[in-house]
Amino acid sequence: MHKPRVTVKDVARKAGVSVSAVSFALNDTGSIGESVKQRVREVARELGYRPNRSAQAMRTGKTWTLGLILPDLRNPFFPELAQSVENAAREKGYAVFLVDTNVSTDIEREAIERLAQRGVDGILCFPTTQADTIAPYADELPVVVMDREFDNYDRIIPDHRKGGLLQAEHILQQGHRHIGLVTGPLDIDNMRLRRDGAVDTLTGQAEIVWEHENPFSANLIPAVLDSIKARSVTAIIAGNDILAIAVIQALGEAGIRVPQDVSVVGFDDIPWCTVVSPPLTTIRLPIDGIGVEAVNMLLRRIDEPEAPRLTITMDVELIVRKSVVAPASPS
Amino acid sequence: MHKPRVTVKDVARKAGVSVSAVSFALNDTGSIGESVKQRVREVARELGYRPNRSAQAMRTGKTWTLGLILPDLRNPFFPELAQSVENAAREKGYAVFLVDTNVSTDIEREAIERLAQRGVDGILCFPTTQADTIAPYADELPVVVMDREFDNYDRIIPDHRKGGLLQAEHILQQGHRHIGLVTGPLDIDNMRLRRDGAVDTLTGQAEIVWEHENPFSANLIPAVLDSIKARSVTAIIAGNDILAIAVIQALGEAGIRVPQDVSVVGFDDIPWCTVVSPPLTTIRLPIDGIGVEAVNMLLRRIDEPEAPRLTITMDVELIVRKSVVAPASPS
DNA sequence: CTAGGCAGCTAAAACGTTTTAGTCAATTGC
DNA sequence: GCAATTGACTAAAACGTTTTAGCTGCCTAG
Repeated sequence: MHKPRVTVKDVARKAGVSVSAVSFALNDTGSIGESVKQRVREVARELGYRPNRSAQAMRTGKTWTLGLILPDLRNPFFPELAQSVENAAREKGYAVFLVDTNVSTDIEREAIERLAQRGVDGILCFPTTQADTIAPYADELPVVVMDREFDNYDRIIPDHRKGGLLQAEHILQQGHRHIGLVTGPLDIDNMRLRRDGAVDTLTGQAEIVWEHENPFSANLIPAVLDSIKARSVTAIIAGNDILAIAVIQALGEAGIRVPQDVSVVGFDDIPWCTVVSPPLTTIRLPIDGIGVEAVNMLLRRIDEPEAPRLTITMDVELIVRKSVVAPASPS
Repeated sequence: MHKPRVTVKDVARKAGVSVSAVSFALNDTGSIGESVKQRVREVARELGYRPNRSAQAMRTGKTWTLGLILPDLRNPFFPELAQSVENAAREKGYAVFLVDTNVSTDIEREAIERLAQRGVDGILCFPTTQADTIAPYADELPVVVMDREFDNYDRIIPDHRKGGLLQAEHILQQGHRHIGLVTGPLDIDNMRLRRDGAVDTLTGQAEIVWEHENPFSANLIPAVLDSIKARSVTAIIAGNDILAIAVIQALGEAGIRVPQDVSVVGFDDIPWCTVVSPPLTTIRLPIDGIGVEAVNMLLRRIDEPEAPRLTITMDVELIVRKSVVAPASPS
């Protein structure tokens, strides 16, 4: 284990040229004769030479490295995002540091500091909360923020409001007029936008019989369970798929059938949607696209640090499955 | 954007000492007076000094960086693993490069080369197939292999055979005597071990009416669907949860009820198990533990490169949910 | 025939650290 | 009171690259 690594110097010696010649030959820079270039490359291959990226980084200031900060990989929304980011980045020659903050703003803050220390060329951040932990580094390194309306960054944001609208529209079209709402925490702006999009669309067209704000990824709060058992609505709009699935399960436990008795619509189109029963009608976010676009944006900013800030809005679409049907007796 | 970074030299100048003094003070090495040490630290903080890890890496040869190579984050098995690895590594001061190979052995091979080039201190690899892509680097950098019986590496492997045994045992205990098997690809050794564990336990106790080998993550092959429709078994043992869930869905489409008509047992205990209906009885792998232990093993090897190879076997356990019950008419 | 230019190479500096080898003064040992 | 030791610090080398400046010899233009 731990052979001594072969360096430019070794290649230079064996090829009988200077180290600069080796560098020129390998990087296609400087001015170098064809014959020498070929010989150097041959020798390098032969010796199994691998450039030392740390040294390159130190000299050039470029690490070919990105940081990806996510709140929680166990949230089924994120793995796909991580995958598309990593793949897109790798294709462009970048390696990505993954940080899973465990939904902790403190860890998020610390992670950014550590990534900065490591000299990443840029950071992709999906913030845990509304707290802007990146601010201290905003003018020091390129950052792309996902799904948050933070100023001073390039941002990429799904059209949550439209998603809420689509949820409501679909429910209305099916003929529902008594509707319940289970939203996520409304201090997160995406959750508020979804909710507002739905509520605005519903207003005047149907009655919102009840509305509850439920924490993320926890179980349903008692208020929601009570409302569900009251059977006062024919459709329930959920702030995301996890809530929607929890609602479906709660309905099942209360002996209420989905979709015959109550329809449910979710938001996000996480993979679980197709395995739950009934398969969940929901709003699809272009997660893959978000990842790819986020990487593109970041690389663009790395190349031209002074380019004007950009905000990309990603379109969302309604995915019709089996959890929404017309109400049994139009009410 | 892009302020000039503050270096040791800046700190040294402002503190009125040499660069070495700064290094000593910051790292608690060398011999340095208490007063100077404090002053240097004060100045460093004041100036917002951040050590350049690339430079440190070049000088010391240590990058405080690990590589994590996974086949596919969209496979619900892996996000949790990635999370536990990242968290454990971060706690010890390491950052982790994530690579998602998209189930491609070629990408896996290339990724390892690139990680080696970047000088990671070690690699955690969950190989895509049985191909040992790491071999060329085995004596160059510390590697821990997960879930594969490769020689020449530290390995951490769940007790697949015991898992298969537990599946079969549970099915037998419930009184099933006519059993179907849907295995994953048997050229992957974990799939073979699971299958063998189950088959060995079943032998002499029950009849294996049919057995099929189904590719990963694809839909069920026609042979499986046909066997399912033949209604010749009262219980089906699946090679993993994804197959089990596919089987449950196929049964549903064929009008066969789970678990009343046919019981199904899975393997892995992926998150989907609780959301599918009925909730899936399965074998739990200690994914978190695998991640943490893998990191521990790797760090140990980094510290003592010549330590003897280790193979850790992780215990598995039966998780009883609702997809397995006694057969209606004991057959 | 000479000045200038250019192609092809080399020497050496530079990047930001850590670490080795010293320097110097103060303290200790005798 | 003087040599030896120690403690606190500095200067400089080293890590492996890239890049700048410069050197050499050859070719071409005038």
